[in-house]
Amino acid sequence: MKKKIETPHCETCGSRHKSVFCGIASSEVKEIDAIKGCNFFDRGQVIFHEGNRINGIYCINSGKVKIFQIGSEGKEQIIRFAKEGDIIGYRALLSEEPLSASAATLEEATLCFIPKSQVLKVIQENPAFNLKMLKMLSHELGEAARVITDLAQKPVRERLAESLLLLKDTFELDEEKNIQVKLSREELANIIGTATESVIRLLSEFKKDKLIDINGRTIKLVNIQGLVRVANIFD
Amino acid sequence: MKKKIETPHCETCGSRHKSVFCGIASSEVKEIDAIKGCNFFDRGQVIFHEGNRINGIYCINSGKVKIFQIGSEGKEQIIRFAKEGDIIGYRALLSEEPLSASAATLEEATLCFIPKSQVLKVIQENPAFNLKMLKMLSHELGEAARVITDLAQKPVRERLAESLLLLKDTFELDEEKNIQVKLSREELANIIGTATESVIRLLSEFKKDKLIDINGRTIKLVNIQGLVRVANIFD
DNA sequence: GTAAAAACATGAAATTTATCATATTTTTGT
DNA sequence: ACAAAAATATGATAAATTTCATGTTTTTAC
Repeated sequence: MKKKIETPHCETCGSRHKSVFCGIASSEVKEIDAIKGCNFFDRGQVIFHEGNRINGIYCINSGKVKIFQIGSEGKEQIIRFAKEGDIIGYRALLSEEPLSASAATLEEATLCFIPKSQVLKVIQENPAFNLKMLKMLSHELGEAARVITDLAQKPVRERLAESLLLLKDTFELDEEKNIQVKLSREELANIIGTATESVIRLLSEFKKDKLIDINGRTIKLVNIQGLVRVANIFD
Repeated sequence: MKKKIETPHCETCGSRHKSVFCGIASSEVKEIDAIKGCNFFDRGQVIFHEGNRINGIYCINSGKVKIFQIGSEGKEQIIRFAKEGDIIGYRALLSEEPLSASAATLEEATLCFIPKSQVLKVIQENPAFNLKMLKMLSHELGEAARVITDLAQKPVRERLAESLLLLKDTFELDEEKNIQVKLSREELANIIGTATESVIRLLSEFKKDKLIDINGRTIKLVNIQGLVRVANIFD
């Protein structure tokens, strides 16, 4: 199902300007463009598998992606999301460890693959890009710490409200305040570490409380301030 | 209580050879040595405070440190530990964000402070050090992901067994198999996100099951394979 | 050295959350 | 379009974990 498509060019890639590559030199863009590969993925396809080695990074040209681990009981745990302009796979590449997580698409997606040699070349030759990578990794480490504290301390209800707000920040709302990503109840459960049934029940409550509106997998954030209060966020 | 002591010299610092600094040039060591500051901390002293800005990194010359956040109900969540040779504070420095966590000593400690300018200088001028930083951040991100999955999916009993094994890996065992760090029951609870009483009860069970032995805050790992089994680790 | 404070310990009750059972609805594959 | 599969929904029950109460031991401060 993974099929080659017309390779989009980095020079004209709209995603680039939102990405960690936005500041690199034109010559460097050309080099990446020449060496990269590009693939189309259907909804739900796995991009890479936890435990494997990776020899480059993926840059998301279009589409949305979940990064997840499988726990000891075989249950999926979603670690983070990525979208157009984001890169994935760099953690394992830079640490020279096997992939700590898998990645799969949440919808049709186009991803470019940039080989390790080229990534390291840009890191070594472009100090600004280098610092940007350090900054990105550091930022994510801070986000991971906050997730750890929330998982350890907040009850399921608060975690669900908070993750809806997080999804809003990551994927943004459309003009009708719908979160611009469609996740199953099970996937929502796999973000916050709870049972699918708990998510279903709590979403119904949130709806009854006029915090959200539900239409299949589309969630409309009706009362964001209310959700912030339920999420117990004060910062 | 924070008092200046005789500044240890980087050239002769035994910690350096275990640290991210182990490969840097002699001239760079001398430069750091000339510009760094050094402070002694008593047990339990806070080194830096979540939310503040930091203008350098601390390098642990001796002693053990916990890095923690305060959750929305005021409860401490321990994110990670650091010891002799480790650096702390680099996440906030590199991301140019406020500190995402606080740090406090678990015992008397000596820490050197290296100002931001000097850290960035070494990063920019020493590609090997640079890559080592990228590698360290990436590695930690992988560890954070594993913690997230465990907190989200494992029951308290498994998490406690696992964190004892993690403490073993971090601080090592003495010749009697005692974990080389002393933590209160509350601090153990703050690693795994549970109530202090639960830790107390489970430690007693582990002792009854001949997995560990307890002497005040000293925990002896009697049956490591058994703990691995209880922790439900298969990798 | 002693009083006060903090940490540790244990039982009972309450709460949260998961699991199981069972419908109903929606999606998917042919 | 239709059957099968998957996802959603809801109630009842069970299990895990927290909270509260209370007592004991250990540590700390003067």
